[in-house]
Amino acid sequence: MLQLRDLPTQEVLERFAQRYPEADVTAIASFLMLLRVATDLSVALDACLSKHDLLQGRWWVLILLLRETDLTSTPSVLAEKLGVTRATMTGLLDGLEQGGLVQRVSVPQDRRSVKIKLTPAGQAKLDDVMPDYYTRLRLCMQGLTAKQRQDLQAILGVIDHGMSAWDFNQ
Amino acid sequence: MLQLRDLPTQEVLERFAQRYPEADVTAIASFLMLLRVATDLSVALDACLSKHDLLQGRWWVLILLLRETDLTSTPSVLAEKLGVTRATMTGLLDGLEQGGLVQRVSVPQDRRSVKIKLTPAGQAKLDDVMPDYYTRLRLCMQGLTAKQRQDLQAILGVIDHGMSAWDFNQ
DNA sequence: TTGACATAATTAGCCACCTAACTATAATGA
DNA sequence: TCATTATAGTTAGGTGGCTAATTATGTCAA
Repeated sequence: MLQLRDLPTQEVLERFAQRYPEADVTAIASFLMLLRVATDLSVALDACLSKHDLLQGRWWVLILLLRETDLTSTPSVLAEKLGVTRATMTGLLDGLEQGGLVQRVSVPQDRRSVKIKLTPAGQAKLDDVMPDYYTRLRLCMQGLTAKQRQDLQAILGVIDHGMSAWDFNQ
Repeated sequence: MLQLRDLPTQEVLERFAQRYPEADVTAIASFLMLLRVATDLSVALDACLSKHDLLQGRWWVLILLLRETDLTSTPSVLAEKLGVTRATMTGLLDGLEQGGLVQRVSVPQDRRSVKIKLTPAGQAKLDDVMPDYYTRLRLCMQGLTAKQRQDLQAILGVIDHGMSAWDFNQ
């Protein structure tokens, strides 16, 4: 994954703002830092998961299944929740089924559909990974006060809401 | 790109915390929302750039070149700043050179090395894209007060600093 | 001087995602 | 009833990132 390692200096930002009057310097700086920290986190997550022989896409699928009380879902729903195409989900599930972490179960009521079930081995894999992941995440976030965590979520909510403006013209 | 569309409910988070005592619910919620908003932004950026026949990787390279006062850099430095391998940078530059947006110039002083120069066509492409991008970004962030922008950067700084703890054990 | 090592860029081949097209099944309505 | 349309999942082929190996060049110490 592409990982912005070099954020612009204040001077460079101002030079860009001079060339492009549409530029909002504090908006750009916030945006770039947000992207950078998020990709750093994602890369660190990849590294953590790879020690448990997992890739991020497959791991998210396992988590989505564990969220279900019956440990079961369908490829379409999983694809939607993960924001990937159904074709991609087929590949993710192929890998997980080959590793014995999930199981495809046919559905008599609708023979087009397939149930995906988290196996005991899949649960065991999560029980192996999650404590490691949660411990790292706790350490990583421990510098934030309760108020800062609330503020962060509120700010992200505003940005998320503002994104509807992004696609306003096409 | 994988895009988390389904954040866990408070109830699911608490169920996970019960299964995994290492879990810090507010840290997890903040982390997931951060990842989601960042990937949403990245996907929106992709959509914006594709209307100008650009891909994100190539676009960042053009921007890195525009940051330089002589519009020039080298593949190694660009790869480092973009957080990709030099092999990947070779591919990005191939695409940009084929489109006439950058130019490879040999360096007599060190015949291993190559200078990469932003061409007038490359500048014209940026002059086409950047106003569109900056306008969208401004709209997207306009809901944030000046204080919130400062807070966001401070909070991201704390997380970034906390990430050194992530890799503490291996 | 020259052998060992470091560095710059590229090439070759892998993997995870994508789009588009396909098969099979279900639902709908004239 | 049965043609049309919608839906679930998969397959086929493309793309951008990766690692590892390769080529070429520079550096440095014995």
